[in-house]
Amino acid sequence: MRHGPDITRIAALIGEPARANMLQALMGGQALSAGELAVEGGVSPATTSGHLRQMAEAGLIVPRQQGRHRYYTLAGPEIAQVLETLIGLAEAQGHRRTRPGPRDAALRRARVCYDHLAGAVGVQVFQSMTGRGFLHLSGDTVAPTDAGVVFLDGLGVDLAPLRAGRRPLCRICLDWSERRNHLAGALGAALFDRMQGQGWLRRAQGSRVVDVTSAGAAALARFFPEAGR
Amino acid sequence: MRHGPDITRIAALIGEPARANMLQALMGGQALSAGELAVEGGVSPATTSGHLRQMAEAGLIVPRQQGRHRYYTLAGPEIAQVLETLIGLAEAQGHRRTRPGPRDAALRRARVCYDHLAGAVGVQVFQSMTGRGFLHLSGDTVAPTDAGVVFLDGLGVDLAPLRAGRRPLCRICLDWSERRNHLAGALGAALFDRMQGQGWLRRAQGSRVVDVTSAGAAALARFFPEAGR
DNA sequence: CGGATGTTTCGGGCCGGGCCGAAATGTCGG
DNA sequence: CCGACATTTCGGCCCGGCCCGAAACATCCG
Repeated sequence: MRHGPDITRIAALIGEPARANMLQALMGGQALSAGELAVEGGVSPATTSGHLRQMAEAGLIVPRQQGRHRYYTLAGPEIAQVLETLIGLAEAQGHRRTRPGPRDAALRRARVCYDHLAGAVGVQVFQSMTGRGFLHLSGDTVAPTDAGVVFLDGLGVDLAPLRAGRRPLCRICLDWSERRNHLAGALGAALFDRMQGQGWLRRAQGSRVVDVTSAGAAALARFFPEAGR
Repeated sequence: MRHGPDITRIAALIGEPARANMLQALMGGQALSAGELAVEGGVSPATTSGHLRQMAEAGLIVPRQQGRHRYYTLAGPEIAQVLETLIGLAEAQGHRRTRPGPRDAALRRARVCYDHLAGAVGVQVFQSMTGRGFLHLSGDTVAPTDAGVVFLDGLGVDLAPLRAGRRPLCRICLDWSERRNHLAGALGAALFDRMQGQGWLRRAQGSRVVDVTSAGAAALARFFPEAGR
């Protein structure tokens, strides 16, 4: 018997098709009801209930009662992070469920990673911001520079409430499809939120895919140009 | 049924006690024979053989025949990365196998992460190097600065052969016990190697623990002082 | 070549846990 | 208060897969 944290329980929970499907459905960041998750998992409500209880007990998901529905969300960004990492590895090993379809390409281009933007567009945003000196990386802290604060303000993102929260302002998250970093943390979420509010991005129904509107494409090219590397 | 990579297979492989133990044993970076892994997993050689075949087929481990032994290693740093991430989550959720023992503290201080240094000491090295301007982070690339090249040369680490290899020179790896970054990639491995060669660090037998010698403690304090943040 | 050691294959036992239907519980709306 | 809908609990089925011992290979050594 070895010491240290017990990874078996969590991995076993993820390593079961019905549960894995439910978790991946929750990667969209939205809360889903037990019934919806039953559909995602492809099993009966009765079976689903058992699965949800287990995952909640293990701290992977969190229930919120609302009327006669019970909604579940991922317990936090760390969980999404682990799932992303696993997806990345599975991707690298070539374990694919189906042949890559049209939806797959859309997913690589832009998708939701729990509550922030991932995919080629997410990486572009991060690259542009660091390249133009709006984000500064040092050690393992990432933070907006003074110029970055002005830039974000121009986009309509106010940092004050974000700094007040308990959640880290900036985090970096490794993108499985691009294998490069994108921005997570409170700022990542706020930025994504703002981009949706501006009508640049629109979430596709029932999937992690994010569509870039034509206005969004123009805005992205203007505000987040390729930084000359 | 959902699209995208199939994470179930990998997670299921990890989510089984015998296999998880074997994988964690391999996190030390050393190759272990089937027999040794049987002991680690706590199952018979016959059972072990089946497990090893499955994990090899899934691309988690790689066999190397050597005489009448068959040695296995993790298939690559990405695998170690996934395991580290899972360990980190399990740690955060408080899923611990045993009460933290003396060995646990040693593990947090310094340990092997596949082929490079992790734990408090690993984080210290990384922090010191970035803080003193020896490593530069920009976007998601990490690279030694000119001053860093000189510094590393002074330590006896020659970068030329490392750059020639196919493996990325620098990578950052999130440390589960410190929750901060440490240095991985070819340079991380070479640095760890050099530190062992200099007698600063010594690997404990049969575990991931790394002991810091008294000479090592002095050298670390001199070459990798806390960078004033 | 023959015996010792390491590893894999085969056959079969067994238990955990996923699955469902039916019934119980809970919640809302009229 | 009752019926519709969402979810959970209960009981029982059943299959996958973990496990081992024995035997078959494979490799090394004397």
